Amino acid sequence: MRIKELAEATGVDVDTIRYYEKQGLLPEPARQDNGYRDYASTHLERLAFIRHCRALEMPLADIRRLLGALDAPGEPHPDVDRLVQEQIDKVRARLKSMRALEKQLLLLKASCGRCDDEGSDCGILKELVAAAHGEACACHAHLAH
Amino acid sequence: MRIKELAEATGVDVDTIRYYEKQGLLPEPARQDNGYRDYASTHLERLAFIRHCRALEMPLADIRRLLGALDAPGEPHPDVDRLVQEQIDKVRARLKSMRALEKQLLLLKASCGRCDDEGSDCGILKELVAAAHGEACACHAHLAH
DNA sequence: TGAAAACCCTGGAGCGACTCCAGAGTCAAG
DNA sequence: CTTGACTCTGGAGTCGCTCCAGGGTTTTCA
Repeated sequence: MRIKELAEATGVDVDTIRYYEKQGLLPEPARQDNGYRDYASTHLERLAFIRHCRALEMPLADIRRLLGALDAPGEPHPDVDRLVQEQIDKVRARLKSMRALEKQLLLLKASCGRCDDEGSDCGILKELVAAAHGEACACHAHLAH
Repeated sequence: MRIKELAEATGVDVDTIRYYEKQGLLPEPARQDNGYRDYASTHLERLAFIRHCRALEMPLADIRRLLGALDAPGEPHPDVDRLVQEQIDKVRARLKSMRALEKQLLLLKASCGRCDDEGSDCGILKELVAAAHGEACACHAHLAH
């Protein structure tokens, strides 16, 4: 299987596949006589696994750990549960701040009375300026993380 | 006002202030005799504005546009409304995918029957492997953007 | 008075996870 | 036999910072 086939089979960009190899997430495949990478089905599975983890927004370092656990099936791997829980916590925190964000933006948009072509009194800009003046609004707080 | 005062007044890191200047978001301040930056209150306002926009997760390029609109108060600036709407759309899309994400992670966590120290049959890993096999699950889809 | 600490400057590197590019080689179709 | 699609490598660019080295300046304290 050449790299483009693997890319199409998994929906992963060719460059990204090479990048994962360089990062040690995907083992180096065999090479054909011409030097082209020659992937086996194990690579396909592993890449799909990586991609699934990425879809869960796990950082590559965490995925490396999970792959390590997979590669040592007999041994204990107490990290796995913790990694997933940490990921959940991260996502929850992010969700919270994004909900606040959406609210702010909607308020902002509502404040734009009439942004006509005169444009001389766009409420949004006024609002942003005013908000910037209020020294400790909720938005500012959430940025600090 | 020296850079550290400005940093403390706005809660923005000193390096970040210099970075904004380099990026053309914050105008170059006057210099004291010793070469130190000497900020006026206009800088404080502008920096607070930038920070507020960043809190709304607008990219710097968009903020540059908004600042441009602020700097040309008489002229029309039809971009402003659109920028805010686009930002709302971005946040909404992100919220949606993050909610799906949370659900996935919770399912994953629930699937971990007992990750004891034997570790030989961690449900999470099994689940991830299985999920990676199902070629087109919801998670995979949301990654593509 | 002198030394140490705290501040300031510039330019450049590093982060994460890609993405894109240049320049060169390989291969199949028309 | 040429065109186009594919592959290779190594390196640079992206975003929004953050940190560092190596220097100068100012403040503070003994």
